Amino acid sequence: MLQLQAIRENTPAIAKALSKRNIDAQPLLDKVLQLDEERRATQTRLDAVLAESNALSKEIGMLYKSGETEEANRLKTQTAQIKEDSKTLGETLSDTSRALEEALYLIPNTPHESVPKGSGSEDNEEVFREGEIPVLGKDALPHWELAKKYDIIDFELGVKITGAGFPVYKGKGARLQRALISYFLDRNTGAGYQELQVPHLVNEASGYGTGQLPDKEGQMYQLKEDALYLIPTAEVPVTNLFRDILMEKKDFPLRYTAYTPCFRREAGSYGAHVRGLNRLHQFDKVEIVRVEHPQQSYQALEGMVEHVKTLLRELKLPYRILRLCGGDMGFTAALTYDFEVYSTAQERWLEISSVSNFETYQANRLKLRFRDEHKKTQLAHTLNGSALALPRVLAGILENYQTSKGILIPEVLVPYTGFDLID
RNA sequence: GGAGGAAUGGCAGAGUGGUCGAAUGCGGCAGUCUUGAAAACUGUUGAGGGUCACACCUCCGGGGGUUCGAAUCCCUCUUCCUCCGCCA
Repeated sequence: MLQLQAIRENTPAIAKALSKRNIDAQPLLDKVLQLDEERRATQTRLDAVLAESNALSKEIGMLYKSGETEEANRLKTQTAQIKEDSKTLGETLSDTSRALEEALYLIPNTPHESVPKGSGSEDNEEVFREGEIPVLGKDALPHWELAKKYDIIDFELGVKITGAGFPVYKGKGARLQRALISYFLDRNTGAGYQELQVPHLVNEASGYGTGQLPDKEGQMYQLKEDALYLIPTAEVPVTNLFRDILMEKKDFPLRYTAYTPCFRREAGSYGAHVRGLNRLHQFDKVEIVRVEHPQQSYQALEGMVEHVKTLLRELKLPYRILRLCGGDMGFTAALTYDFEVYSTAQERWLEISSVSNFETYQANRLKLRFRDEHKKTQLAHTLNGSALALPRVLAGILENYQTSKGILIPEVLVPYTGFDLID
C-alpha cells in the first residue's frame, strides 16, 4: 500500500499520478486523510490518559513499598475513571485504525512517470520488437489442433478428471514442458538468481503481503478446511519470504528464481481467446524476484527485461515488449513491461511475461525494510517477472515451429528434450 | 494422535508482579592503536506512533483476562523442540 506519510505530504501529486489509471482517487485520498487525522487525535488523547495511569501506578507502587498503605488505597479509587476512559479510547483507536487500513488497501500503486495514461490494452505502448515471424503454409494449424494431431496435450482428459483449463500433457508434450522448466531455471540461475522451491499454498498474511488480498480474493482458489490459498504465481511465496525483515544495506540485491504451478480462477471469458493453452486454471511458470535498494530498482528492472529478452532470443520466438498504460497495469505495480510472443497460426500476440517494479507498495505491506546510511529504516523495493510462463511459450513454439514433417524443437532445448522433432 | 517443554531486540540469550524497553554476548556504527588491515581496547546501537525538537505512548509469538501495575499470573490460538505411537 501507499505510504501514509507520502499521502499526507504529496496529496496532489499522488492524485495526479493515480489519474493515469483512469480513476479518480481524490475521494479515497480524502477519506484516508480524514481517518488519519481522526486516528492521530484519538491516539493523542489515549496517550495522555495512559501517561496519567502509568504515573499513578508507579506512585501506588512506591507508597506500598514505603508502607503507606492507606494513601495507596486512596489513590486506587482514582483509577476507575482512567480505566474506563482508556478502554473507550482504545476501542475508538482500533476501530479508526482498521478503517484507515481498509481505506489504504483500496488505493492502487502510483504509476511511474514513464507510464502512459490510458484505460486499457489499446493504450499500451510498444517499446521493442524482435524476431522473425515465420511464413507458414495454408495448412498451418493452431496449437490446439497440433496438440491433438501429435497427441501431446489432452484437454478433454483434463476436463474429465478436474475441469476445463486443466490440460494433461503427454509424452513429448510433457517432456517439452519439463525441458522448458529446466532450461529457464538454468538460465536464471546462470544470471545470478538463486533457485528456490517454495510451498504452493500460502496463508492469508502472505496474500495481503503481495497484494492479492483483499482486492483479488476471487481470483485465487481457496481451501475449505484451512485458511490457505493456492498460489496464483510464485511471486506470492517468494516475495513473502521477506515479510517482516529488517535488512542491512549490504544485503542488497536479493535475487531468486522459482518454478511453481500457478492456479487462477479467472472466471469470465470464453471463446477463441481462451482456447487451448491461451488461458488456463493451472499452468507452469518460472518466476524471478528481486529485492532492491530504491536507488537501484529501475536499473534492476531493465536488467530483468534484458534477461527475459535473451530467453526469447535463444528460443528464436518473435516477440514484442509493451509498456503498460495506467489502466492496464496491475493494482500493485508502478511500472510493468509485458512480453508478448507472436502466435503465428492464431495471428495474435500472447502475453508470456510481465516484469514489474512495485517500488515500496508491497514492501510497505510486507514491512520489508533496510537500514540506510543514516541508520534510518526505509522500505525496500520489490520486483518480479515471469521468466517465463510456459503454456503460451509452448503455444508459440508449436505454432511457429510447425513444418510438414512435424514440430521442430528450438535448438537450445534439444539437450533438455533429447529429441529434435515432434511427429 | 498421546505426554511434556519452549517462543524475549538484527542474531544468540538472561530476566517469575512495581524506575524492565529489558542484563550479557555476537553483529553493526564511531573512535584509539596501525603505513593500511586484522586483533585488542573505548564508546555507541531495538522497532513503531507522536513532536519543529523534547515530552509522552505502544510493542517481550497472536488474541483475551486478572491487577492500581504484567515480559513475569490465568485462558485461548499459532509455531517450534523432546519422548511415545502411526506413516510416506
